[in-house]
This record gives sequence, structure tokens and C-alpha cells, in this order.
Amino acid sequence: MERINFQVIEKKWQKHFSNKNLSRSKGEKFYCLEMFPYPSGKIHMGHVRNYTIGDVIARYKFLNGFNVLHPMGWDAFGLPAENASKQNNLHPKEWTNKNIEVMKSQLKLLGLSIDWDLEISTCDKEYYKHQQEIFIDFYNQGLVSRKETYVNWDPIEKTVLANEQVINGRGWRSNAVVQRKKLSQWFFNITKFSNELLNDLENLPGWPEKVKLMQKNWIGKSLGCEINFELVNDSRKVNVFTTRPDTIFGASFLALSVDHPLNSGFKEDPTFKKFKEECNKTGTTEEALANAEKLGFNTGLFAKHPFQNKKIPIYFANFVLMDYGTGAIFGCPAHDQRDFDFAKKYKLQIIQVVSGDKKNVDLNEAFTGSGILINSEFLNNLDVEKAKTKIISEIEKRKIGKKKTLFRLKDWGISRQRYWGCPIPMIYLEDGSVVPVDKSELPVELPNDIDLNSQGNPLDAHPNWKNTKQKSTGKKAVRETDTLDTFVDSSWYFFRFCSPKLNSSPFDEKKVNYWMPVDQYIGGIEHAILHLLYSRFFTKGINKFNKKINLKEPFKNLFTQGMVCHETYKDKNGQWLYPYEIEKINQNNAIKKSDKTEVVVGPAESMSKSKKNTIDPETMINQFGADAVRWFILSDSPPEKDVQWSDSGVSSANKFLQKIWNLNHSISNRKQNKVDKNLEEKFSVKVNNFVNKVDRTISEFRFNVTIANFYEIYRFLRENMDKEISNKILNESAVKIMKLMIPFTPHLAFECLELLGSKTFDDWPLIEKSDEGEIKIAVQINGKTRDVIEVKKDMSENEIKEIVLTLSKAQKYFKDNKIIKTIFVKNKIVNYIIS
RNA sequence: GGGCAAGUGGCGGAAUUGGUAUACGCGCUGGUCUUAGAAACCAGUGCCGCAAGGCUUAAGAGUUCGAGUCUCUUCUUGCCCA
Repeated sequence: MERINFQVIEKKWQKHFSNKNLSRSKGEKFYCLEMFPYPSGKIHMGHVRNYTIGDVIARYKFLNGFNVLHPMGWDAFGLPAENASKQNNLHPKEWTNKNIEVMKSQLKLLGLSIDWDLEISTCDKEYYKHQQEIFIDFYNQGLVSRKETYVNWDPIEKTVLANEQVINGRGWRSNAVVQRKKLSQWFFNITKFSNELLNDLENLPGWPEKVKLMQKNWIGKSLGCEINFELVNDSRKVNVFTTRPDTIFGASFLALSVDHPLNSGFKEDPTFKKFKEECNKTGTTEEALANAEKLGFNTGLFAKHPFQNKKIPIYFANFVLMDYGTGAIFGCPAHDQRDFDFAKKYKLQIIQVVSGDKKNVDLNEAFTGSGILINSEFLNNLDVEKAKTKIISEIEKRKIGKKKTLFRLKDWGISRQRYWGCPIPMIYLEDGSVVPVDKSELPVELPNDIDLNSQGNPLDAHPNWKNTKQKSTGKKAVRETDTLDTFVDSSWYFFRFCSPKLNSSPFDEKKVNYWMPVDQYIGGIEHAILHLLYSRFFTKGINKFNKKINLKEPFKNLFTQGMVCHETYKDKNGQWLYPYEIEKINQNNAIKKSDKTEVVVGPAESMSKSKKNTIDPETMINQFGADAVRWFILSDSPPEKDVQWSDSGVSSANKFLQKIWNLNHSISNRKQNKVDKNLEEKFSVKVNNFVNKVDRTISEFRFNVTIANFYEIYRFLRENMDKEISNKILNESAVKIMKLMIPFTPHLAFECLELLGSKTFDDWPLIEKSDEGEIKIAVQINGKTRDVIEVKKDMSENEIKEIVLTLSKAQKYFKDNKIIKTIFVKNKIVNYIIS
């Protein structure tokens, strides 16, 4: 058997790829982009899957005549670099660049069709200088603002923590109790585009419905109205927002946020102070608010019901927040669970105003379904939707409130008290004004000489850097020492790839108008909301101020691939073990290699360092070859679903690729024997059908099915090697099939094409429609399949009946029975209904 | 609690979208070759049954000549939102 050395051919063809990209002078453009990686150290299997999927698509499009852009870069700013620096005493820049070198070489081992001439890195000043320019443009467009908000503050680290860095109310590293602190922060006014971000989802048919739905829920548009409540014996008013104005006749209390202005009379009240403290302990997430025990502080004040002669008590409550709506609600216990819980606790009235059957019932919980209005004066007998419309128009007529749309989406806080990020290009003048840095001074460069072990933000502790002058006036100024959230870096990198070397501006509009939008974007579902929403916001922002850009959405088609999973292993002490530390005895049992003790085999979970269930891609490539790794990671599951890594799987991929080589070798050395034209024709038809199938399944992203097809065609070719088929036809067929394999296993495919003497390496086999003369049809009796017969295509019902009654296994069913009815579907089935 | 998915052999998964259920791969069993193992090759592998045959797509109903696919109910799992 002929053997092939994968290491040798992979090196050979990678050298060949390195001076080629997928661009063509002719052909429609196709921008294929995978989410760029964070340079954490080494690539992991998730990257392998993501970039293999992308490579298949990029190569497939190229082979089909498209002019393909397939770039790669590095999402290179971020906290891990700072942490690693403290541990290894290595500057974040050096740590990051070292990782980039390693990961780039690993990606090259995979044989990806990436055009490395376009490589960008977000921590490079040639990149972030343009980001600062865009920031200033956004600022000038009113898309940037400065606001005071509550943040998670770590008093030991003296820094702001992200929500996911707060564990059980403590800092993840310092273990200090996290405080809610009010800080002045920079924001992108993403809410200015709330409507567009929501409505334009409808123009994205190439996005998964799931992702669109998640974004829709995140933006959270709700229609409702504001109602002004007058107070009893008090000139102040409380403006309330509600999405259920139809339940106004069920209102039995008002609930206000502790930060509501009405608190002015209570600020010195010790009970109120204690209550407010209690409220601050409750988290701010919607989930925490819903689950927390409902607490109230009775103000002793009353509001007048706007439609009835009735007094309504006013409470401060822990489940109402100042930054949603107006910071005040009216409570309708019968139809909102939180209000219901609250009313039960404080013994407030529960008035049912919506009912499924027009009757009052004793409610055990809030009724939130739809129904008919009751106990509601002029709204009675209307359904919920009609009642909403009517009450809103009534409220507007009486000038006590107005219709209002509210979004759940909040502005995007972008200030981070970190060193390793893009400096925010703003300065503070002595007169208190805050202005952008002059564009001619960009970039505001990160200083290299910093002390990462200082407490708080290192930039704040760097006086030389911090103190500056305004260029135009020469006035003394202090720099903003916060850096940008790293989500900003990844919100426009796809623009930069269109002209990555351009120095004068962030991008060349002509190139952007040619290449954008990204035709196929590929990445993990975990970015379904934030990264994709922010990128859409940036595109809309750029579109707003740059009139040369005509682009509403950045990503035409989106594909979200599943994760790579692996079994987990624990030793008898409950310690996680790496796969290489254990030995499988059978499917469910394993032992530890070092001491032969028993190992608990856990279910497959997404690969993570903490569970030690990771497999190193480079080790696998060295052992089985890059083509086998690529092949396996696509073969076992549909790409959108999770895939379970298995060593036997990748090993069998390697064996199969070896067989493919061997087959091609046999074909190229085959001795010609007799030729049967008829047989040869049938053979060609089958090969053609296969080409069709592969083409279809690739375009549908069903690569696991494509690979199953390759196994079948291999077997078919193998079986026909000693049949009466000409060398010419066999060789042509093999060339076709190897071309189909280029997107999956480029090294092997090219090596085989060279062996077969192919003249071209950059085209796709013709998709010819071809008919098979003979087809199989199912013979059913009373709907059950009793036989399958092979007949000529398009054979008539009568001809088939003849065959069924004389030759098929089904004939016995007709002996004592009459045919009552026949259902005949040409070329598919015939079904006889018999008595 | 709400929304959205999904449920097919020992496992990963196919099924031309209402027309041969279990393709293909893994695993397993037997055989050939080999000093032995590995590799390679051949055969088998949904369940029950010696067989003929019967049963089978989470469970149950419905529509249909025909349902993994459509409808309803229930159960389970996953994700998102609360």
C-alpha cells in the first residue's frame, strides 16, 4: 500500500499557499470573515472549528469564481495581558506579541487560505489611532456622552469590575466586598439607534432566527404610557410609566425607587436610610429584582386616582429602579406578580380588572393572561388591546399623561480603568471643560513605562503622560486616563480589513463600498448579543457621519458554530485530569496512567482549561496531520451544533485520507482493460450526481453530510477499479472529486491533483444535470413497504403493476384480495390498497 | 414563570422536506493475513424471534393511502429572558 507523509505534503503546499491569496481580477466579490481571536497564548479546538468552517466557505467561493477577501487579525487588548504581566513580569505588549506569533504559526499549520498581508492587531497604534478618530467623529455627532452611573467598585484593587467579575458580591481577585459607586463614565449613545437596531433585523434574512430574537429581546421595545398622579394635599406630582395602562382601575398603590426625587423629605430619616441601604444590597439585574423579597417603605403620602375618587398609598419599593422608565410605577396586584407579592405583604387591596370569563375569582397569583376588562368603568367588556388604546387616548385627552415607547436597551458604558486598552482621546481643561484631542495629535499613544503593580489605573499614576496641553490654545490639560472597553476594538475591524494599511484614515470608502457588507460572518453564539449589536451600532454611526459610506448593516449572512466538547475525567480525590493523563479501558471506564487508579468518566462538556478537558490542536496536527484534524472536526456533527472531540474519530479521518491517497495512486498506475460503454455511462452519471450532492450540501453548510458523501463515493470508486471503465473516465472522475475536496483537505487534494496530472487547481467541477436510467421505487401494500423494485425511469403505473404482480415479493398479497385503490407517485412509490 | 429550540441504535448523526427510517462515521462481534500486536482487508451489527414474520423515531392521540417530518396533549433536555 502506498503511504503518504502528511507532514511533508502539508509543508510543501503551505509554502505554495503563502504567496497566494483568493483574489481574482474577475468575479463577484465575497467577503468571508471569521471572528478574530483574542491572543491568549495558543489556539484551541474552538478556533480550529471556527477557522476550518471559514476556510471551507472561502475556498469554495473562490473555486466557484468569486473574488474572495479572507483576512485575519487579533483582538489584542484586554485584561488577561495585564494579569499575565504581573505574574511573569513581562510587558503586556511583549506578552501579546509573543502570543500572536505562536498562534499565527499554529493557524498556518492548519493550511488556512488567509491573506496574511492584511493582518491587523487592535493593540497596534496604527489601528487604535483610527479608532480614536472614529471616537472623535462619534463625539462630534452627539453619539458620545458622559454620565454618572453606578459601577461595581473594588476598594482594594481600586478599579471597576465587570458584572461577571463580581462573585457572590466580592471581587474575583481581591475578595473584597464590592461597593456600588457612582462614577462619571463615557458612553456611546447606542439608544439613539434603538428603533433602527430593532427594525433592521427584519432586513437580515441571512441571520439565524435565534440570534435575531435574542437581539430583539435585548433591545426590548415596549409600548406604554406615562401617567401623572397628583398627590393628596401636596403640590408635587408623580410621573409613572406603565406598559399596562389598561389595568389602571386595579391600581392600589404607587411604588417608587429609593432614588426617586420624592425621597427629599426622607433623606435624614434613619428608617429610610436603613431601608435604602437594604435596597442597595439587592442586585440590579432584573432576575435579582424579581426573586428578591419585596420590601417597601410607607411614605404616608397618598396619590389621587386619575379616574376615580380614591386615595392610593405611596411606597418606596426595592423592585423599582430609577434607570428604567420614570423610577415610579403604579401597582396593580391582580395582574403583576411583583405587585401581587407586595400587596400580600403589606395587606393592600387586590382588585381584579382583567378576567378570562368576566367573573371575579379569588386569585392565588397574578393573572397575566389576556381577557376581558371588568370593574373598570368605561373600559368594561373591552379586550386588553382595545382597552389599552382607549385608556391611552383618554389619558391624552385629559392631559394627564402621554403615550410612550420604552426600550430596555441602555447606553453602552465604554470607560475602563485599565492600562491595556485604547486611550480615550479626551482632555480636561482647567476651566472644567472636556474636549476631544486635536485629530492631528492622534494617536494618543499608550506609554510603555508603566508600573502595573501600582494600585488602580496605571495611567492615572503616570504624571508625565497624564499632564498635557491643548494643541490649539496651549492651555494646560489633563488626559482622560480611562481606556476603551475592548468591545469597541472589535466593533469596526471588519471595516479596517478593506484597507488595512491605509494611514490617512480608518478606511478607504471606495474599498469599503466594494467589499462591505461581510458576505459571510462566522463565530460563536456567545457573541449573539453584545459584539454583534455593537458592530451594528458602529456601522450605523459611521453611516451617519460619513456620507460616502452607504451601508446599513455590517454582516449580510451570519453563521454561529457550536462548541467543541470533550469528556471530563476526575481521579479518586476529585481532581480534574487531562485526557493524556488517563487510559480508557472501555467506553465508560478509565484508569489514571501514573498509578493505575480508577478514574471517573464524566459527560462531554465544552472544552475548558478549568476542567482540563482540552485537546491541544498542535499535538493533533503533528500526530494525524492538519487535513485529518480539519476533516474530523467537520465530519461528526452539523456545524451549528456542538461536536464531541474523539481521538478515534481523528485517527479514522487520518486513515480515510490515507486511503484516498492510495486510491488516487492506484488510478494513476492502473492498467487499461476492456471498456464497457454502457457501464462507463452509468459510472459517470453516478459521479455527476455526487458532484451535485456535494455542491448542494456545502452551500447549505451541511459539511457532515458532505463528508458522509465522500465516504460513499470513495467506496464506489474503489468498487469500480476492476470494472470495464476507461482510465480516462476514472482519472477525470478522480480529478473532479479531488477538486471537491480542496475546501476540506487542501494539502491532500492538491497533492492528488498533481499526481493525477490535473492542469487546473483553482476551479470547481461543472454541475451537470444527469439522469439515472434506472431508479428504485417502493411497493407498498396498505401503506406498508413490502418490496423495492428497480425500474426504468418514468415508467407508467400499468407497467409497474405488471412487474409487481409477476416478479415482486409483494405478489402474494394479491392472491385472495382485490385492489380497491392505487396511489402512484411517479419514480417514488406505488401503494395498493387491498381488501 | 415566559419565549425559543430539540428529543431517531451502545454513541455522533442521515432521511431528496409528507413517500424505502436508521445513510456515513465511531464502537462492538466474527474471520483472513501475521510469531504476536498494530495496520490492512472481508463479513455482521435498531429491537424481539430458530425462522416466517412482527415491532421501532420521548409517550399518547389526530389528519392522511402513507407521518421521524403536519396538528393537539403530556414528559424530558438545552439555550435565552425573567
